[in-house]
Amino acid sequence: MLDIRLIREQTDFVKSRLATRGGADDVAKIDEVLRVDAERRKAETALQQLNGDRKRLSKEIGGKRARGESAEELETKVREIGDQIALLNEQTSAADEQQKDLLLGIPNLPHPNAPVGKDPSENPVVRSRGEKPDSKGAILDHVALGTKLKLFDLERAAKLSGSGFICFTGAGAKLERALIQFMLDLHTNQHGYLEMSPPFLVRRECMVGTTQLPKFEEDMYGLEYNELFLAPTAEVPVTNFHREEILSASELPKKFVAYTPCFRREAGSAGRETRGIIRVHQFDKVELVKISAPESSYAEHESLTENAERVLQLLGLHYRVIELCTGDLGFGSAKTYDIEVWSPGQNAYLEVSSCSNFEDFQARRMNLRYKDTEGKNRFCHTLNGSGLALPRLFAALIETGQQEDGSIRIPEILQPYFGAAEIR
RNA sequence: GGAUGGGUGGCAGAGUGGUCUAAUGCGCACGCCUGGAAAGCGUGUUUGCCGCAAGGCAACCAGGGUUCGAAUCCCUGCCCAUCCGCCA
Repeated sequence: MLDIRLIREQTDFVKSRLATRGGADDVAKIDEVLRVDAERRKAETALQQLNGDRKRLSKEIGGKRARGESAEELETKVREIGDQIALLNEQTSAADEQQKDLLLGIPNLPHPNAPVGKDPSENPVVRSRGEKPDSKGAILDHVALGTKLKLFDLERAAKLSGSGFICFTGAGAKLERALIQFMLDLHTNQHGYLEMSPPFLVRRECMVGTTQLPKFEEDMYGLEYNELFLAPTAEVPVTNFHREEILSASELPKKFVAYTPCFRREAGSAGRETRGIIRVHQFDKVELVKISAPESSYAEHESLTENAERVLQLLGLHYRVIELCTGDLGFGSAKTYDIEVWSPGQNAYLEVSSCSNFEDFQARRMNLRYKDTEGKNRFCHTLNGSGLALPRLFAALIETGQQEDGSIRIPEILQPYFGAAEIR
């Protein structure tokens, strides 16, 4: 959520930053929200004026009554004021609600240095590590490999839950578990993150806090009767962990890592990148979350991204980091790096992590603040990134590790977790 | 699912119709004091709206009601806690 004062005081700046995202309607929403804001303040000021009048006159009535004098005239007057107050009250809260709804639908401002562009084709590559493995013999893609070695069963998973679900089996299930364990250990032991195991079902207000709602409701799984939602990422429960709190400056930055399943409808994306286990309705993910002071959030963003990259480096997988251009930036993000692992079977890079700095956009929605050194309450900055998402990592790992005899080599660092050097 | 008790500032917590301009304590910041520190003393310590400013006004979970007047009384909702039932 953007600060209404920023919109009021630097309207042109806000509009021009939003315009780089490419949505003309976002710019139009600024005019709309300013109109409602002016309306709201006008009604609010009048309301407060009348409230003050009523208070003063009511006290006078009290005094008169105490002295045994008649206060009838004043009482009539105050009653009239009361009627006006009721009317203005309605106007004020209607405008207030309307303003809030509008603000919730306006995306964050891209960082001033964000590359300007209209779609993913304009995302610059920031860096690249490792190399594409040379392909001796026929490369099988993860679906063929996984099916042959019985690492997962997509057909039977569909029997359970429909298309877009995976059921890992045998060595596949164990590899999934080994990867999770490996990543959690890396981030807690070497990168200093606190491990969390949060609820997977969250309240609506948490989903609003981390910007999944109200705009993207059709992509979420909700539970009809009690209004809980299946979290689409651990970002939701973990970032909201401190919602409506005031943290002390000395405890920042907070660094959390959580493994959770993630639930996504992926409405409208059928047919796009849906081969095998690349895009599914339920997948596992290890997520990194930081709550930071504004001054240091961009440094924290760099280190968070590096922490996620470390997973791929240790597993010996080729990857690149791209920065999202303004037109591809997510709704709440000011700056995002995507980490993409090389998939020999797809002959393409697969996104396994999206590392974003939301600045105070989420914090303002969830009223997450900290007390700075002058004792002033300020909004925190929030950040997150996958560290990493499992199915695509799994796919890249088995495709990269396949050997000429059809077996799969397990990276050395993972062997203690997996309990074997290869899958055959 | 049933029953009960709650929701007040950064925190704890008082306040059952006008004097609440929300007591008191704690924490935090700044100042005084001190050789330095602690203690002590003083000042400050939420947000929004109007105003150039000084300053003023509003907000005691939310919404409605009673009343000339509500933190306070009544109703509804949301949230929290405890007990009982069910249950891994």
